[in-house]
Amino acid sequence: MTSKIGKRATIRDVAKAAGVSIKTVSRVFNDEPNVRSEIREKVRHVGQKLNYHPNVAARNLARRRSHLIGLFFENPSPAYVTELQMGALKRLRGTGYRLLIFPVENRADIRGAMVSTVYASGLDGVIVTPPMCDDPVILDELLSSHLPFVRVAGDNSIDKTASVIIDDEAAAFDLAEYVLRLGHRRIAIVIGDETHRSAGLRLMGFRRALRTAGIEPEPAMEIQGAFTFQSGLEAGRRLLHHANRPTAILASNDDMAAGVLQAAHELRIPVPQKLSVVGFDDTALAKMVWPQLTTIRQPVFEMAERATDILLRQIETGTAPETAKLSYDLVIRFSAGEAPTG
Amino acid sequence: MTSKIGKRATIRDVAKAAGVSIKTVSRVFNDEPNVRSEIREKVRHVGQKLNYHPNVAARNLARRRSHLIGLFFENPSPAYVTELQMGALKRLRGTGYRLLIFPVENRADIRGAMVSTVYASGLDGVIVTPPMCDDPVILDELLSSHLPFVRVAGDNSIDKTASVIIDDEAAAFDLAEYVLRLGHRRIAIVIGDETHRSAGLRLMGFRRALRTAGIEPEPAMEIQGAFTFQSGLEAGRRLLHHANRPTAILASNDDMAAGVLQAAHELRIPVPQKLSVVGFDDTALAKMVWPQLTTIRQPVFEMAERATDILLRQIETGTAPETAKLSYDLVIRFSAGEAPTG
DNA sequence: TTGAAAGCGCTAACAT
DNA sequence: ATGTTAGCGCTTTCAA
Repeated sequence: MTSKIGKRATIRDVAKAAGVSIKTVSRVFNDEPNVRSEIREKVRHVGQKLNYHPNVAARNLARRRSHLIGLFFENPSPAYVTELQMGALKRLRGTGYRLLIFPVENRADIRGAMVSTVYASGLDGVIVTPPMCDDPVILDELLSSHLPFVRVAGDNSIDKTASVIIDDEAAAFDLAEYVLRLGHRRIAIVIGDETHRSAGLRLMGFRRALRTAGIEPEPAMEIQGAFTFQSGLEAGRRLLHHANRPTAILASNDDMAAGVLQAAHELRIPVPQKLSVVGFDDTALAKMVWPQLTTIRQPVFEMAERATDILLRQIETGTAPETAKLSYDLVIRFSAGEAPTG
Repeated sequence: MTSKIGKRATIRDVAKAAGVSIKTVSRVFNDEPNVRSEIREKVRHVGQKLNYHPNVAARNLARRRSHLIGLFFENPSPAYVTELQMGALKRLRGTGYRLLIFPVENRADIRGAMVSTVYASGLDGVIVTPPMCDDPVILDELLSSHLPFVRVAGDNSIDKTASVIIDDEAAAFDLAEYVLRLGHRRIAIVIGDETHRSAGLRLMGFRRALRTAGIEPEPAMEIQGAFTFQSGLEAGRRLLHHANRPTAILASNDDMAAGVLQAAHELRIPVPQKLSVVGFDDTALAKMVWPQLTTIRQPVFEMAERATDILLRQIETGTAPETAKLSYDLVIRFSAGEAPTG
């Protein structure tokens, strides 16, 4: 109310009004030392009165830092994406860094344009998720640009980059083993989008579990999906119309498991009495469908939080890229039961 | 590869290398007229060779614009939030503006801090969603700050602000009327979070429909929810354990409807044979539950897109705040059927 | 503990 | 069609 209409107060206005130099004002607003508390208070007070807010662009220019982090994702599941965002944001809280979101519709669009986008937005660093973070072209581009970046849930065989993962293969193995232990012998899998490295790893874990139990994986029991509900629904229909249909279906994520569940409902096949269905991720959706999904809890929120932590360290202190592997859990709910007899 | 390591090329480097003034380089990189195509090409080429990318902070400082839009929301439903984001982003594509997300956990935290947050992030404008956009304190703060802002899905009785809405009252009326026409007489409602204006409007529409049909609304048939799945589940349980339980339940959003559905499943009440359940919003979740929800389609994506459009116009040309009312649709799926006889 | 001066890298206004 | 000169509002030396 004190400042002129249409014109924000600058550091100079505050300096003049407080009778100090602009450097002192700068010190105060950046919590730097070497200012008498008396003056500090005075400056703060004048700043308040003038409704002074440091100009972000000017500060960014002088500091050579935008305090902007970009989150790049493709959108297979709203619940998953939300977890990612909230996890990243949690770590960012109180740091002065902000989160910019970049949903990518078509990977081809971003290939070769990733770094330009980062420059055009002035990002200090980026968080990249599958499938982009496993795309060799994109990875190369990122690597040679020397931009700080971190990968979430990507391929764990690439270790020269910062990344946070879980052991997808082992998790899928455990999940399949659980289903096997319930007595199922005829088990199908709905595979995730093949450009996601995790989809392949989960398939491998599934197969290994079957082989370990003395069952040879059967092509007809491996249906390609795309990590979407719709693809799960379609895969479920195909699988359940099969002459010799499976007694258990393992979906590579919860959205597809929900789709399979819907296919079962359509065909009036009771779950888990006649059919067991399990998911992967334990997103919010897992509890919203009926019956609630037995699934693998992938700590997406924590992974994003941790990834952001690693990224921030890279940006601020230029440390070498770190890697972290978080643990998963088997969450037993009500969508899987003992194999039907006969 | 041509530029020195660790130092980005500046406009001056390009100008020197291309043998022109920095202003010409600026013209080329901003697609301004008055540059011979010959020179234009030369500058572009040199820019590429030097791996030149205009410095965003410098540009922002000179232009007095950050090209940053903030989206403030509270997170009742992941699917809803994702729609909002995607809608806003669609309009932003190609404009050079970026989207910053601000999930608000606790409204009290943001009350009185909204404008500071905007300044601290250097936002050019903000998109605000319920319930924040209906909070008088927050609205006042925004209004007196003269920051460009637009409200999505807020209270339609406030018309001096830019906003995009649907007619929640009429939509709820139509939805209830549809259920009444199916022969239901004992109809309950799960009310949304009361701090959302839309929750109240939907309740009013529901009541009006009942009265129009000659039914007096009954307190026991109006249960308070919070727009979350869990609150819908709990409300459903209460309603269905009721001695004289309803034959139809109207939930104020899809997440709560999914919760009600789950309660029905728990109690082995067949939907829609013995119980009809309808939702509101038509988010992605509506199709993922069983049976798929009959619901009101609120065009969240389009609303966000439109709101962003209005906001951009305010920012760029300083036009007066506009208002838009979009239409809703009744989407008939499989969760509501004729009232059970007897 | 404080301040003056010199940038940060760009665009705007105004020549030419 | 092109260039020159001031800023934009901060932070960073470096001096006092």
